Amino acid sequence: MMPLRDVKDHPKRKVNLIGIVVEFSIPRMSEGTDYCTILKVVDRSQQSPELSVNVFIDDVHQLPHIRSRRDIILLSCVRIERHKQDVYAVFNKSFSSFALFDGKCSSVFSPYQTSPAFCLLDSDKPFITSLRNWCLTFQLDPGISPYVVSLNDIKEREYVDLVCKVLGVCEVSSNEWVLFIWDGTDVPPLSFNTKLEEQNSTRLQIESVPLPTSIISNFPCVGTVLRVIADQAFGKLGYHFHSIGQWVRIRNILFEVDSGLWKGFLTCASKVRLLSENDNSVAECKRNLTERLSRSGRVPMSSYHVSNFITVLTLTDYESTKFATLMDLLTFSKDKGRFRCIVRVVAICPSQVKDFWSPAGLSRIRVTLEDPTARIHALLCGEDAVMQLYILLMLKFGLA
DNA sequence: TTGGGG
Repeated sequence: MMPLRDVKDHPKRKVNLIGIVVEFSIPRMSEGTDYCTILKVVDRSQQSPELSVNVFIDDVHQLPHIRSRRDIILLSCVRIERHKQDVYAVFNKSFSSFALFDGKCSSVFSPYQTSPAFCLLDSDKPFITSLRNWCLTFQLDPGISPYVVSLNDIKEREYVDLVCKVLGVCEVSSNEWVLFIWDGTDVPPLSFNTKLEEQNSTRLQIESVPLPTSIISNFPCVGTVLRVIADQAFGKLGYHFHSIGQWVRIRNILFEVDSGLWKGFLTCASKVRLLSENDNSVAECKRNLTERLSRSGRVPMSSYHVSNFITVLTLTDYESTKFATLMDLLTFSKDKGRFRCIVRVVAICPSQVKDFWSPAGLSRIRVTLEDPTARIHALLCGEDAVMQLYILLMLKFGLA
């Protein structure tokens, strides 16, 4: 077994390695015939630079899938290569093999995943024990980096890192999967098109089909749940992405705006670092959310300084009711409920006043409401509809 | 073969 610090002295050689996996790229199709994931590995002999291990296998499910932070990978017969100034290892399916082990201290040496040709030797076991013991004292890289931003600070066409919780994954159209991520903050409100004739194109969500209740019911009610698109190069992401429910630092996410909604994209440079619940950056996210709730309640971060909103909303009959978010509405378990929300009006249908009344004299107006957690349609019906709409227009155009 | 990144 070769210590990682010696790898640089053995270019073109095939070697056996063992180390802690501290980062992995999300498996995706390569430009060749295989799926690829790139692991970053450290051991007692070398933590910086982390050794890259480029793994190529034609079945995405057979690529190594890291379950927990500090898990151990044993690599047999990987070839050492050099690219520019970097030395790295290449896993070739025709002659390499791997096994993944739980990194927690134990006397269990059965791997939780292996490549087909892997064979564990008795002589491997002391190396596994040694790494498990070393992990007890080694401080793994925390979630801090110069590129980390919170969802509250994202900008269009910018690559950044996010410390966030992965809430779920779902196929939203053929060959397109979405990760749902959350850090407890709100994405910045976007300016939207106020041309009346174009308002009806306003969408409620990125995805073209309603999400399963099983996904939505896991969404927190405060803070934006951001959609991150994985295109078809990532395959059937839901079947091979195993970090659901975990806090992670995702590196190199790209942000764009579509239909007035934020969405992220996984790129070929996107990578995942699993974080502990006690990681400093994770603890900071949780602390910020607790402080936010105790200071301002369930109010959009962007409205903290917009007193006009509050003035208008006190015209409602439910002044004593605490503010809720639109996600509170969407995840409400009963059939009926009264809520008091701070929202933006992003569209009105019909867009022409002459169309507000049906031939029978009934008014039926649909508005699209938005807060950082969701968009919904709200129907204004009956005799009060025009007055309700007047209040909403005051909100929309700042007439209050 | 593929990949490699601030």
